[in-house]
Amino acid sequence: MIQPRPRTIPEATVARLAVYLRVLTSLADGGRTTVSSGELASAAGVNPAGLRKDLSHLGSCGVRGVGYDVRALRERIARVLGAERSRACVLVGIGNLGAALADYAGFGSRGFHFVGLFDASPARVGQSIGGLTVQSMAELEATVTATDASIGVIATPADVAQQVCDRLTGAGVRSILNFAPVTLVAPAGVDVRPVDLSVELQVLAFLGQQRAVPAEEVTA
Amino acid sequence: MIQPRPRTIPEATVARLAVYLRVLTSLADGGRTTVSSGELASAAGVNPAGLRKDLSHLGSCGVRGVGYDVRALRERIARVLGAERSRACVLVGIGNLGAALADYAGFGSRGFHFVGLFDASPARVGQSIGGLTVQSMAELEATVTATDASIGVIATPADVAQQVCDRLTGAGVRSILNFAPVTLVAPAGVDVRPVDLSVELQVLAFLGQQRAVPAEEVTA
DNA sequence: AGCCGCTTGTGAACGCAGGAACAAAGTCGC
DNA sequence: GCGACTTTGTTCCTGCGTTCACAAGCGGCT
Repeated sequence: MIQPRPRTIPEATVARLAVYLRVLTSLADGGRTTVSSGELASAAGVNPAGLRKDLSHLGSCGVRGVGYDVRALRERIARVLGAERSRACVLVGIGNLGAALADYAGFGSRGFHFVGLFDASPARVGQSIGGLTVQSMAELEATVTATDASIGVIATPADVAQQVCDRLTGAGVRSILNFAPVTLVAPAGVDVRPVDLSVELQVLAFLGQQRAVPAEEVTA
Repeated sequence: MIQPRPRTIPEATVARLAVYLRVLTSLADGGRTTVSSGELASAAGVNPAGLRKDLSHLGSCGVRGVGYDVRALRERIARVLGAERSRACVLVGIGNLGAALADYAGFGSRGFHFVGLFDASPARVGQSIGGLTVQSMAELEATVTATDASIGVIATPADVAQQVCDRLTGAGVRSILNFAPVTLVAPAGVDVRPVDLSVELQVLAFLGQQRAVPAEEVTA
């Protein structure tokens, strides 16, 4: 049996598809109706051949000699990514970063919305951010269950992140975005995606230093 | 001529080295003096063999039969990553996210410190965040030059991010961490590292959806 | 002093992602 | 109506990253 669209799309491709989706939305807002692979690749910062290969994972959608229909392609990528309907997320840890995430308008337009904000500090509980009221940690499980949230975002200090992760997974959350600078362990079947801002900076600094002294010795 | 330590360390390895550094610091604070590759790999969430290969890029530093000396390894990784002395960074865009970054204590302990905060809004200019005063955009180039900042962080709205990038690179910044949801174009020799929170969420959502319906058809 | 167990470091194989080149296909101009 | 050009979709190939597996080396015990 031939399955023309294998169920496995490489993770790197998925990340790029999300970028293409963003670029296509921008193009559609600008009134563009069609776009070529070269132009789209340039706007996304990737190789044109790679872009076509990425798009081939979701079936032929372009017209040879013309390019891709902006709206059709956008809708197709959105469907594959599951971004057509908004997903419910809960956010734990309303510090500076958590508050910024809760108030970030970009999520709503990209298929995500928060249904619960939680913090351990009584001073934070009751505050209103981005249209939601911060709840106490005691209400975490009940809210996750009631809203059927499938994604949890952890923006707590490092020392409580694992505990929060355990509670989230215990309540049924299957996907976790972790901003705390610790490596979380989660049960099988739960995806944890770490986002460590310090790591990003350190990689950046290393690349810059490597470029600056490509042949010099690291005095050991 | 043999070069025992080739100058090229894979980027994926560099990112993991930063994680090892974090774990080692935590272990050292806990009083541990030695650690095995298996234990360290478990704490970092990677494969033990891969960890040893990563460490082999910076020369043999372990003792067979015993493991690695926590402090020595930590210092060695810090030296290779260039984290022994703090690097000067400037941050542009003091919205919710920018303010959170400026106030994030984690950077200071990991070898980074901000020497300038900038925002276009007069309402923001003059505010004090994390010990620094927000400056107007007009002072950007002068501050970059005076402080010799090598890293720029962009946390502005998408529509001005490219313009900010141009000004930063024009002033001599060679490394840029971009939180704006656009693909930046920069001159050759400048590293741009995008961090798109929506993309992270979309990848996470896709993985979860793929796991939920591994064999079901995407109704096209 | 010698043996044993444990751990590192490295070599090889596997799988995957990225890039280039080419054939198919559709449109525009004549 | 037909030819030529443009652009997609695919195939091959090269290189990299990851994993497994084993030899080398060191400490501890008898």
